[in-house]
Amino acid sequence: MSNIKPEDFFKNIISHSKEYGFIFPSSEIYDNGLSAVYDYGQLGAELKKNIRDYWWKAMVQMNENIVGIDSAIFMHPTTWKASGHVDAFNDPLIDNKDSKKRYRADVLIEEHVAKIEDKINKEVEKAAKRFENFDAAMFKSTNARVKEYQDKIDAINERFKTALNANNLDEVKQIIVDLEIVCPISGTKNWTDVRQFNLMFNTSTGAVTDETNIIYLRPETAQGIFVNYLNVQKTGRMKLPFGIAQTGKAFRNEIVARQFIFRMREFEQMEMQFFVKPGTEMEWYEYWKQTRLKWHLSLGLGAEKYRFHDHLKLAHYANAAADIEHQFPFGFKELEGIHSRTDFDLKQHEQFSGKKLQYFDPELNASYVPYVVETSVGLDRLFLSILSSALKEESLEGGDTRTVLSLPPALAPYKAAVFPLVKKDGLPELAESIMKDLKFDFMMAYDEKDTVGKRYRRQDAIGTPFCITVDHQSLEDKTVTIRDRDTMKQDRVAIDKLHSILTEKTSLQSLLKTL
RNA sequence: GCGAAAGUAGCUCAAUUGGUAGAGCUCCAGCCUUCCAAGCUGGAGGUUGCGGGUUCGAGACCCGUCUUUCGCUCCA
Repeated sequence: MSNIKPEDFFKNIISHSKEYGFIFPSSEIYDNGLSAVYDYGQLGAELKKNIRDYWWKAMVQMNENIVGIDSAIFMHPTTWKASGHVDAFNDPLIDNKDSKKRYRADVLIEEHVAKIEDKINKEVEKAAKRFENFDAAMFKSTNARVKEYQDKIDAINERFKTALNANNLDEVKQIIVDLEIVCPISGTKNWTDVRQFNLMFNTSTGAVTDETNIIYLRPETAQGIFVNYLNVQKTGRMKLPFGIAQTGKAFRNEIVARQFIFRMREFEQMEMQFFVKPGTEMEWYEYWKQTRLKWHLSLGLGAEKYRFHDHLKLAHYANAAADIEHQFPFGFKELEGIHSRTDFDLKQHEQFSGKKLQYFDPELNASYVPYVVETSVGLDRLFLSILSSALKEESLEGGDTRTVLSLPPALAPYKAAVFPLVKKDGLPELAESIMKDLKFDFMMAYDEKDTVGKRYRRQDAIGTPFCITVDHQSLEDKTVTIRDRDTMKQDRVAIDKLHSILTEKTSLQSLLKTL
């Protein structure tokens, strides 16, 4: 695989995903799909479910002080005012067709206003030199030229405010045209229409659509945890420090969604908000950085494929933030974020809801708003990181090649496949009975078509870690061969040992024990 | 969003200057087979992404549109 170029390798992953039923473009029969939306197929759904289960068990089952919830995608609209999402992502944008540069329309207009203000200041400076005992305020309110400038500014601001409040984007563009604002780079006035880019998708409740019942699709799952913080703390009798975990869909109206399932408009997050005593957040921040990295390393995809990236520029809610990055075929990219969110979110929700979201600390005999350390990982990105690391073209002795998906066995869609060596002499019947016993506890595949070598290759390509083959000896001594996907080596084992072998090698328990 | 390239069977790709849409692999039904793809026979699968246009005739040329990849841009 080393001689495959990264971009070709990436295309290889996309076609492999499609060919074997991991990922399909959404609504593909119409126009080749909906942009940047993908569906998980029969194998993809299994793999994704197993990844999610592993995360959930590592977080919730293995930590007595972490509990899981499942909050709704729809939330009260005020939630997003409190979180800052409504204000932060409502920018009117405009492009210059010649320079291809994009600007915020409001910034262009503000800059134009600032230029006029400069002119006023120059008039004031000039006048200040001419007169002693100069009164700037008096000058501004009486000088005809300055008053003209100021009237212009007021008119622009008033017109812009009206246009924005009416959400009249055509008028915003008309302002830019009327003011003859030019692009600083191309110097031309060749503008596109003004468009509103909002990060959040919205819809409305009830049959009648109006401003009052607009409702957003959540852009992150975290807020569902924050608004339930007190419910969980009280009903679960949780003591600090404790965590609330959740997995679920989130929606972001990305301007550009790209790179297969790496950046999608509809995606799944796995988040855990850890509530701690103020002042201890940096210890926990470090703890969760290391704990989460260990979790990723336990997948065995290679330690060199992971690294931390500490944020220098912090979001408004954070006092420390780092990403765990993974080396994708297109470079190191963010996989998981660990953020120290302070008490920003809970304080905001206190303020907007008017409800206290505090914790009574019996040791201090005092109440306070806890600090929060967040771990937030994209399930789809995790899926892509595992798939792209696992997919290999191997050269075998004799010049053969094989395609093998070296998934961590505990995450593989099928844990084992059962084959009769030949399709006669009672071998299929024995193979089917073995499979029927095992499928109560394991996802099993069965295949009797084509030569056994071909069947091994088919299972290699979808990541099945073990192939169990029934041969003529099996009829005599109740043993079968079990073949390892990665080494291609076979062992002969008793049929009644299969269950314990598969449990040991393919259960999530084996992974959890490494943490 | 801009620019470049691309879109033909499930996958990878062909199809002389515009002239009957093909191959390999895959898949399905059989045959043959005592352990690592590529043995035999037969079969399925396509309004060439979609919609217009030019032409006697378009997979190919023109326009629009959708989708993908790459580069910018964006991503509190």
